[in-house]
Amino acid sequence: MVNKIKKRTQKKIWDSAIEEFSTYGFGGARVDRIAQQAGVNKALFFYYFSSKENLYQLIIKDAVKGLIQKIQNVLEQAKTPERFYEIMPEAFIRYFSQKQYLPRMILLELVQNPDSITSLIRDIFASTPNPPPEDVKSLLAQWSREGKITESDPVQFIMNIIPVSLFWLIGSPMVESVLDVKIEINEAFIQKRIQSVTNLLKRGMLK
Amino acid sequence: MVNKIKKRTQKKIWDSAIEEFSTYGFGGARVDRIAQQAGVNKALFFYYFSSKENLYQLIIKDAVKGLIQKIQNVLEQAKTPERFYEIMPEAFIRYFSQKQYLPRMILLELVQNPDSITSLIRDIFASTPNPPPEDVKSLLAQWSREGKITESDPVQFIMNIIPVSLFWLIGSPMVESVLDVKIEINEAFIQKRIQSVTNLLKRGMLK
Amino acid sequence: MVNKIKKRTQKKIWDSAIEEFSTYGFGGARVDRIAQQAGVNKALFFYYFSSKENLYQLIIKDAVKGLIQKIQNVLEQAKTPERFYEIMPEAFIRYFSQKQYLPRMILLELVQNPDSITSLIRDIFASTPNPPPEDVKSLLAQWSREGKITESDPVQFIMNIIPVSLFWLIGSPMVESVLDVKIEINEAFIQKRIQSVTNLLKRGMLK
Amino acid sequence: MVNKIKKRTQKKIWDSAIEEFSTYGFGGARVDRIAQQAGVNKALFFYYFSSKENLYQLIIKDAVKGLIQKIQNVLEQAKTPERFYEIMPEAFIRYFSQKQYLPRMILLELVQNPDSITSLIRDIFASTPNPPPEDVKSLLAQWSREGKITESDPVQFIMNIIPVSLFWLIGSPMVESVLDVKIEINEAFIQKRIQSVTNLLKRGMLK
DNA sequence: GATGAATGAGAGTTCATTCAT
DNA sequence: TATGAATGAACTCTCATTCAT
Repeated sequence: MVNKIKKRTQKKIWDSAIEEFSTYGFGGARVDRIAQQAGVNKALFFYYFSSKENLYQLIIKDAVKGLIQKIQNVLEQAKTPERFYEIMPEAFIRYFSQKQYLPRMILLELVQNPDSITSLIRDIFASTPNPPPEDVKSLLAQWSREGKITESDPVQFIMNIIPVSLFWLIGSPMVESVLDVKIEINEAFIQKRIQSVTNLLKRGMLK
Repeated sequence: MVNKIKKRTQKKIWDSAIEEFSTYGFGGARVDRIAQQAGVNKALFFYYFSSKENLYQLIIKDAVKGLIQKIQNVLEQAKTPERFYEIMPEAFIRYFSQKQYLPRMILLELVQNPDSITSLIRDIFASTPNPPPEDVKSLLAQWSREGKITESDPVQFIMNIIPVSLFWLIGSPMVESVLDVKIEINEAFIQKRIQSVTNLLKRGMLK
Repeated sequence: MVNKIKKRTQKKIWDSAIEEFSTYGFGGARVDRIAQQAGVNKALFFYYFSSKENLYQLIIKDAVKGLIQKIQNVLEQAKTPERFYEIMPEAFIRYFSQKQYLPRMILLELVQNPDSITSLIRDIFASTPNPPPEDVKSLLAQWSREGKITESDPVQFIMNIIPVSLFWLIGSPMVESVLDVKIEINEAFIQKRIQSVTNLLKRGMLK
Repeated sequence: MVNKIKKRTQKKIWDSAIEEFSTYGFGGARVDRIAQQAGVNKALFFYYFSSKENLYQLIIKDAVKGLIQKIQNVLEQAKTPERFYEIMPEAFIRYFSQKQYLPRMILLELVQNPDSITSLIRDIFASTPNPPPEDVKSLLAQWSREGKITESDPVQFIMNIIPVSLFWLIGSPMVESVLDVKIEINEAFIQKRIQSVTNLLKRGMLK
C-alpha cells in the first residue's frame, strides 16, 4: 500500500492523516487539519482518497499489515524461547519507537472499534500462506511440552509479553507524572527498555 | 424525594457519558447519543453538566482519582516485594474487569491528550497528604538496596508491571484473532490472568 | 397598569423585565436573566405573565402611555410658545432622567418594530377624550398664524424639539468619547441641559 | 474573476447582515435570516466571517469609522460657526438618509453596549493623525472667545446639534402617529429638514 | 405561590463533501 | 492536478415554555 503512493502530494496527505488519526481517532480527526498540515487544499484530500473513512481504512490496514509482518519475522527467527525473549522485545520496541503512530492507532482502534480490527486481521491471515495462529499455537505447545516455558496457555502467554513491549510509549506520560521524572525517548532509553523486558521475560517465563 | 430523582437522572447521564466517551473518545462522542442512551432530553445534559467538555473533564478526573487511590491502597498493603507482586495484579485486574471503561478512557486520553492527564495527576497529588512519587521511589530504592528486586530503575519497573495488568482487556480482541480463539472474560479467566501475572512478576522481578 | 401590580414578587419581575428589555430589546432579552435579577424562579415569570411577548407588550404599552400623558400635561400648561419652550424641556428632561429606561425602550421599539409603536399610539389615542394630534396641530397653526413661531410645519417643529430633550442621555457615551470628557448625570447637569435646550428653542424658534 | 464572485457573495452577506443587525440588534439578529436574505448557504456566513459576533463587530466598526470621517470632513470645511451650521446639517441629514442603517445601528449599540462604542471610538482616534476631541474643543473655545456662539459648553453644544440631525429618521413613525400624518422621506422632505435645522441652529446658537 | 426538572424548537457553528474553474 | 467557493447534514448549545410537586 505504502510503496504504491509515489506522488509527493499524496504522500504528504497520507503522512498528515496518520498523524491526525493516530492522535484523535477516526471520530475526532478533522479533514481540515489533515489538509492544512499537508499544506494542500482540502478538496485534494477527496480527489486522492475519496473519503475520510476510506483513507482511515487504508491506513489501519497498512498499520496492521506491518505489525503482522513484524510478528511473522520474529517467529521465523526465534526457534527457541531464549532467542524469542531476546529477539521479540528488541524487534518490537525498536519498531514502535520508530513508528510511534502505530501503537497509538492500533490502541485507538481496539478501544473504539474492536470488531473491525478483528475482522481485518482475519482477512489478512486468510490471504497469508503461513498464517500465525497455527504457527504460534504449535510453537508454544511444543515449548511447553519440552518443559521450556512456564506459561502454557497461549492467551496468557501473549498477554504477558505484548503489553510490556507495546504500552510503554503511550503510558510514559503517566509514568512521568506518577514518579515525577522526565523520560527522554532516546537510544539509551530504548536499550534500557529492551534489556529490562528481556530480563523480565527470560527470568519470568523460562523454566 | 425530588433530590433522588434528580440524582437518578444525573446518574443516568453520567453513566451513559462514560460509556460514550470511553468508546469514541471526546471528539467522537455525541451528546445526542448520550442523552438518548440515558433516556432523557438532550437539553438536560446541558442543564446538569453545562457542556460536553466539562462533563468529559469531570469524568476523566474521577477516573484518574479512582486509579490513583487504587495505587495508594496497594502501596499501603504491600510492604514486601512478594506481597506487592501478589496484591497488585489481583487488585488491578479485578478493578479493571469491573470498571472496564476505566482503562479505555485513560488510554484514549493518554493517546489524545497526554499533557492533560499529566497535569491532572500532578493536581491530584498536590492536594494529597502522602503523594505516591516519593512513596514509590523510596520503596523501590529500599527494596533494591536490600537486594530483593532485579529492576532498580523505577521507570522500567513500572513499565514492566502496569501494562500486564492493564492492557490485557483492551488487547483481547487482537489476541483472539491472532490466536483464532474466543476469550470469555469470566471469573475463571480473571483468576488465570491474576495467576499468570503474579507468576511472571515473582519469577521475573524478585531476586 | 403599573398600579395594578401590587404583589411584591410580581413587581420585582416587572422591574427586572424593564431593565432587561430596555437594554437588550425584545429579541435579545432573556427570561432567565429577568428571573435571576428578580431573585425568583423562572417558572414564576410565566405564572404571572404568561409569556415573554405578553410582558413585553404590557411594558411597552405602559411606557408609551406614560409618555403620552407627559405630552398632554405639557400641552395643557403651555398656552404660549414662550411657556412651551420653558415647560417642555424641563418636564421631559427631568422625566427621562428619572425613568432612564423609557427613552431606551421607545428607541429600541422604534428601530426594531416601528409599526407596533405606531399602532399602539393610535390605539391609546382612540380611547382618549382629547387626543393630541388635533390639539398639537391646531395649537401650532394658531401660533404660526399669530406670527409667534418660526417653524410652521408641525413635523419639522416636533423633529426640532423632541430629539434635544430625548436623545442626550443615550448619546452621552458617544459625546464623552468624541470630546474625551466624563459626563456625570446629576442635578447640576440636568439644570444645565434644561437651560441650554430652553435657550436654543427660545432663540431658535420664537419670532 | 473568481475574486469578483467571492467579493460579490461576501458583499451580499455583508449587506444582509447590516439590514438584519440594524433592525433586530445583535441579540435578536438571526444568522439564518441573513444567509437566506443573501441567498446563500448558512455555512458560507461562517466561511467568510467566522462568527456572528465577529461580523457584528466589523460592521459596527465600519459604521463608526464612517461617522467619524463625516464629522472630520465637516470640521475641515467649517471655519466659521455660520458655515458650520450650514454644512453640518446638510452633510449629516443627507448621509443618514442614504445610509439609514447607520443611525439605527449606532443607536442600538449605544443602548445595548455603550461601553463598546466608547472604546471603539477611542481606538479609532488613537490611530488618527488629528483626532477630533482637541479639534472640536479648541474650535468651540475660539468661537466662544470671539463671542460668536451662545453655548460655550462643548457637551451641551453637541447635545443640541447632533440629535436634530440624527434622530428625525428613527423618530418619524412616532411623529407620524402623534400628528396623525404620513411622512415621505423624499428629496423635498430632506431639503425641508435641512432648512429647518439650519434655521434653528443659526438663530438659536449664533450670537 | 413557588420551585427544580424536563422538553421541543431552534440558534450558532462545524464538518465532510462537492462544484466550478 | 489543484483550488476557493459552496452546501447539507449534523453537532453543540440555548431558550421559552411546561410539568410535577
